[in-house]
Amino acid sequence: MESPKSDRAKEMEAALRRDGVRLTRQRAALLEVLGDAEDHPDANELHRRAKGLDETVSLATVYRTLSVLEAQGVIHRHAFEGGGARFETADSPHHDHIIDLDTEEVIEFRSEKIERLQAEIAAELGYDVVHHRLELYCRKAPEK
Amino acid sequence: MESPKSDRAKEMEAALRRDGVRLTRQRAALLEVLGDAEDHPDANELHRRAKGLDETVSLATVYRTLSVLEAQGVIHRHAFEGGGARFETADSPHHDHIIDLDTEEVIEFRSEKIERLQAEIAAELGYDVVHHRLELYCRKAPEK
DNA sequence: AATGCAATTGCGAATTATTCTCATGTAATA
DNA sequence: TATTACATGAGAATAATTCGCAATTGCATT
Repeated sequence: MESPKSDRAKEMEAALRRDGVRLTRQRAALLEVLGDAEDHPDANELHRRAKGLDETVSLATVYRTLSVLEAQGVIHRHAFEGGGARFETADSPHHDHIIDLDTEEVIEFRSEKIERLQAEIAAELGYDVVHHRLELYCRKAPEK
Repeated sequence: MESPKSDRAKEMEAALRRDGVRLTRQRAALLEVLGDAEDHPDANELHRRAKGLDETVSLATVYRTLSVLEAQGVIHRHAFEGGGARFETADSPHHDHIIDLDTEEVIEFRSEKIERLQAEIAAELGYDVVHHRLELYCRKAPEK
């Protein structure tokens, strides 16, 4: 029994087709892996997982494809502190991140208020926000 | 006529002395350069400037010293998008950054409200914020 | 001022994350 | 299924940073 292609992977494939991006065996494998990921893996980890679906994917292609996918807007690239870039699919609405300093785990959150304040602050200084980065490096609060 | 040692450099030297950190010729040069900097230079640029005061400073020592200074808390290290780390003295109160995407220029700002919201959000999820990173990547707003 | 030694330095080699080169392979179209 | 422009794998190249080591040097103590 084959693992069925995830819906997220299928949606990403469709998006790429719409833009005339070629769908290679290697790209399909990476899309599958990205679609299944519930975490925020780095290029190396994605390569490791992708090889499970297709022996032939090279790390160079993982990097190349990640750049393509990012340019197409189907994934987001994050550069958290320490180590390399980490990736996630772009299908969920915008959010920022909490990074657990002890576990490296990434938790997503969203604050309309903060978004609004950011735009206001930039506007006051004569700027438009193109994109932003808000990361809270945290530790579990002691039980009370 | 010698350029007089900047006050900020002197303060940083005092802080290091207090903690028993040795003040070498090379470190003094770097402190001087950091004290004079009005921008957010990277290691390479700091090395270039430091060589103007002391021919002998090597890039390796710049990196080593920056790590020492960061550990002592007298400078902050920032990893903005693209390129390497950039540094600034830690004497000004906490602030976040706007990065002008066209000029690479860095503008500092501060929002009590955003700080408060961040802490609230983390607390709701059971976390304490150790530190955070808020960067607005911006373009100059069109004149109205 | 001379001494002693652990901390610091410069140099170049090593590392890490990522990108590039180029000869070969292949997806999409006709 | 032939064409061809685009994608790929392997490994070299790059960029930022760190490391190993032998030589130097702050600085506390004579």
